[in-house]
Amino acid sequence: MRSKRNKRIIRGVTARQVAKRLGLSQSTVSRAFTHSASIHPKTRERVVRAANSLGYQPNIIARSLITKRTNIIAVVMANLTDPFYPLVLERLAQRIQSSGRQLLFFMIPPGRHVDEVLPSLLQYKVDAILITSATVSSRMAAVCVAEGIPVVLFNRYVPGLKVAAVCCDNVAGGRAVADHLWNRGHVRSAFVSGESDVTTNLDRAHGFSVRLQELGIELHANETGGDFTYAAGYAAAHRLIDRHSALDSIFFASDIMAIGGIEAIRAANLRVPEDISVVGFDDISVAGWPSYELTTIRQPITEMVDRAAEILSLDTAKNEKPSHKIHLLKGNLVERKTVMNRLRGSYKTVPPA
Amino acid sequence: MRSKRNKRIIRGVTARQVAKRLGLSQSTVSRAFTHSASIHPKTRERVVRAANSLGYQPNIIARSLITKRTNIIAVVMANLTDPFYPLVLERLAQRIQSSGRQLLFFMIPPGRHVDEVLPSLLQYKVDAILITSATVSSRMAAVCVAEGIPVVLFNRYVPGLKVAAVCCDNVAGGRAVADHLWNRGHVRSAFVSGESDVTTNLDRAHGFSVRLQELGIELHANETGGDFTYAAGYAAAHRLIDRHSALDSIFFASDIMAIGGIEAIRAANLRVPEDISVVGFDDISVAGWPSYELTTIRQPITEMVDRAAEILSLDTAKNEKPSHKIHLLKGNLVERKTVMNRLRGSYKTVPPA
DNA sequence: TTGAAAGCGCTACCAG
DNA sequence: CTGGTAGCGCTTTCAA
Repeated sequence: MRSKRNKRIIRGVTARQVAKRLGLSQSTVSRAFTHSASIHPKTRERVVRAANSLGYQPNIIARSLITKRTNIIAVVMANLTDPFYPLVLERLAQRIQSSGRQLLFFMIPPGRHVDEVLPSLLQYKVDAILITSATVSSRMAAVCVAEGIPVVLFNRYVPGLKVAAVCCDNVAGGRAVADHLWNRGHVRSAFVSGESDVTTNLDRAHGFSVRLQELGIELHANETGGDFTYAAGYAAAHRLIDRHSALDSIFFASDIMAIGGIEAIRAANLRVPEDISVVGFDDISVAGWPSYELTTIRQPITEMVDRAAEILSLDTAKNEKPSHKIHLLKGNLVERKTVMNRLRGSYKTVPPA
Repeated sequence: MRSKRNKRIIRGVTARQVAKRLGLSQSTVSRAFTHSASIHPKTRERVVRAANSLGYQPNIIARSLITKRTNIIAVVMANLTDPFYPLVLERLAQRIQSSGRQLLFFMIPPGRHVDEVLPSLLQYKVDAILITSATVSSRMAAVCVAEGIPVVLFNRYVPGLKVAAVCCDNVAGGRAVADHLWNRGHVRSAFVSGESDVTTNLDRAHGFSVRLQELGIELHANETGGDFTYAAGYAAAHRLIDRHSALDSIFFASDIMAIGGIEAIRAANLRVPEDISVVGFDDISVAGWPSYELTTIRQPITEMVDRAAEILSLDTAKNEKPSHKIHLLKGNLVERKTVMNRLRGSYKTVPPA
């Protein structure tokens, strides 16, 4: 009625309408909604009151066309099946929202690459992109740099690529597991890998086996899981048990794999930890359940999210380019009940690194 | 250099630049990216080629300012801790993305209400709002209707409120559990509720107890969990065991509660299902793990998501107002190993409803 | 089929 | 502190 264009009846109240009603200019109405704008407090109050009664709210879309900031942070994830990622998403969402931004969520369907979805993100002119559980190609990273969009990799990094990343110190984590197992007299340890070519996996494996060597023992077996899933952990443990009867411990690349592994071990009529000790990585909540009581390395999710927020200057308004640094945060070993003490007496003391 | 305004160096290539380079008008460039526009195929190809080489992509923000459609669907969730919701989010994201839209994700912090975050969504002029695991007030629903934004409640409905909803048929689910337990000779069943005042919980409880009565037995105990969490399930089961020694079965309002319950039962040195049978609701993946083998009602997530997509006309371009209907989809009982047959012979035959 | 021009709702600059 | 004006990058008439 009021507008001849009614393809879709949006009763979008505009700043001009509010202005007209108040006998003010549209600019003034705009100023009432900009914190830093100079406007008489009384005027602002009048405007806000009128806005409320009319149901007016500034159109952020129109605003960002000018300010070049959408206040939208894109979060790309590849996997929500692993309970670790819902934890991350939850914290991330809290962090992003409390800084007054919005979270545009993106799932990479299985088998597809981040690069395929990046163009859509670019179209939305998001202020920043945070990528978890997936990597990005150097070509795409370059595009983002060119467009001036900060990119942060979460829980992964790409060696040689100039993209900021925040990760748990997976090498240190792997080493800590080696120490813990050695302390308790384990001498035939296996590692079960997740996705074999991502740093998350590589670093854990590397820290573990190198530290083992430093302690004078070799990695007994290295089994490929294929991905970070319950099923992969189960299958890998099953194979391991079949082939290596002397095994005394298994370090899984992630908790959910370890849980699968524990089930496989029990299905083979072996006990955890009496027959085989198990260690995971992440510290998802399942790890604490009585049926598992999994000893694991806790990833400092909150700190990791905070660091990512820092890199993206989520709190400061300014949008400086983030350094292309790899930020490593320390994890902690959480000792529960899946590692046996195989020594007669007390624990061995770990030699210094 | 090219522009005097350089607060933030965005090398945003615009349609005008592409046009200039090709000696075409900006309108023509625009048409090349509009499927329905009348443009010579050859021209379109030239434009697309030039766009690619310049790295041009239409600015969706600017577009939606005119079209009044952002292609953004807001998804509001209150809880990612319950493994059920990551499942939902995953499917939802797939569905939304494959229809060419984006998913704006919103977490309601514990203790806060959906209404508080709705204004921010409204500002972003999202095309639709999907709310899971939370309800919406009638005032806010009215605002959305006024703004012409379709709202769909997922896994909950608000009786009397004119908002579309898609849910599992929880009443039927509760009844099915009653039948299943009765079939196998259970006569002293308890129900453990989640959040007590949401339809998800109410309907399951109602279907369960009413059907029990129809079958000639009373609900033996009704324990309040407080929320749909592992801890709540654990605590409730613990209290139940303490007070009702004769109990032969417990129906938990959700799987994650049931898992907590099983742990509590075992901690009390009782066996599942020999001493107490357990049934859950949802069929999250944990339910299938050997340590639990939980008998439960599977929620048809994919169908539910599909239905929600249908309501929001995600596939058809048109944006007709969704009916304010409550869509109920049937769940299925998945029989695993947490329900004992307490009869001497074969199962009883359920009398008709 | 194409170009020119209007304008989506807003911010940002310039006067006053 | 306020109003006028320009213009963000695009879609969409209207003519040609």
